[in-house]
Amino acid sequence: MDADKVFKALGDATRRKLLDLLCERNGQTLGQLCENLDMARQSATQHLGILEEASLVSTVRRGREKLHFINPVPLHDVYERWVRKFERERLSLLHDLKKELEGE
Amino acid sequence: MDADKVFKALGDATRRKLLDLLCERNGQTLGQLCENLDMARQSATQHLGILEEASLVSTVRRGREKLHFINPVPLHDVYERWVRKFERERLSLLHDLKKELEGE
DNA sequence: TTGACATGCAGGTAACTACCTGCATAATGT
DNA sequence: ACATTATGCAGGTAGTTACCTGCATGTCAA
Repeated sequence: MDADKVFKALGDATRRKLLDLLCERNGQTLGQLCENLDMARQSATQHLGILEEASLVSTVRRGREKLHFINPVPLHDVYERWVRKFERERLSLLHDLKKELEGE
Repeated sequence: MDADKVFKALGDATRRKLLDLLCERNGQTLGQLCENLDMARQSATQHLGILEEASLVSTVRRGREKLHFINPVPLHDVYERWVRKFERERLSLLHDLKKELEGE
């Protein structure tokens, strides 16, 4: 997993919306996705390219159409590396803070 | 939770390193964090400001020092909104893909 | 009080990002 | 074949980002 690409891909509202749209109905074409976006088709293409680079979306060509599918694996990897790690520490954090405030 | 701020904050290797450093030892000062960063103090300040804006880091002043603490809550929120949602669909995705390839 | 230390603030620059327009290519259906 | 439809590719631009230098402020300890 390339954490940098994944987080940068997720750091844009349009791209998060694209993922939501694909979650509602997986396998949509570029044209279908554009109908919900309020921006030029070319801009959407760029966003989808970034999602694909981050492996968050996979594509399949069917004739002149390009179908887009969510790939949930990188999201799960993000969870393993960047959420669980800090949750494990969660309970100890308040304790640390208190200790510091008391002068350590 | 402001997903935009959180993802943008996480979309930078330096800031992710800062979170890791704080995970190893919570409550470090700006100076301590800088020792591990290989950039000017002012740049680190900027990164910590962005983490703080995203509520990923909280600070407490102690005299002339500023102590930095991780706040794991936004990470958990990210998980709830952006990981679990797509995991729920996980099993059905391959099925969708297959169906599309067969001509739907 | 004064020198040393920890941080804050202002501004400047090169690189990146998100958007656009215009044109090119490829597949479909009549 | 030809008009239509779906997507690809090449640039151009305004705004953002990540870094820097220089100077100001606030705190500690002798």
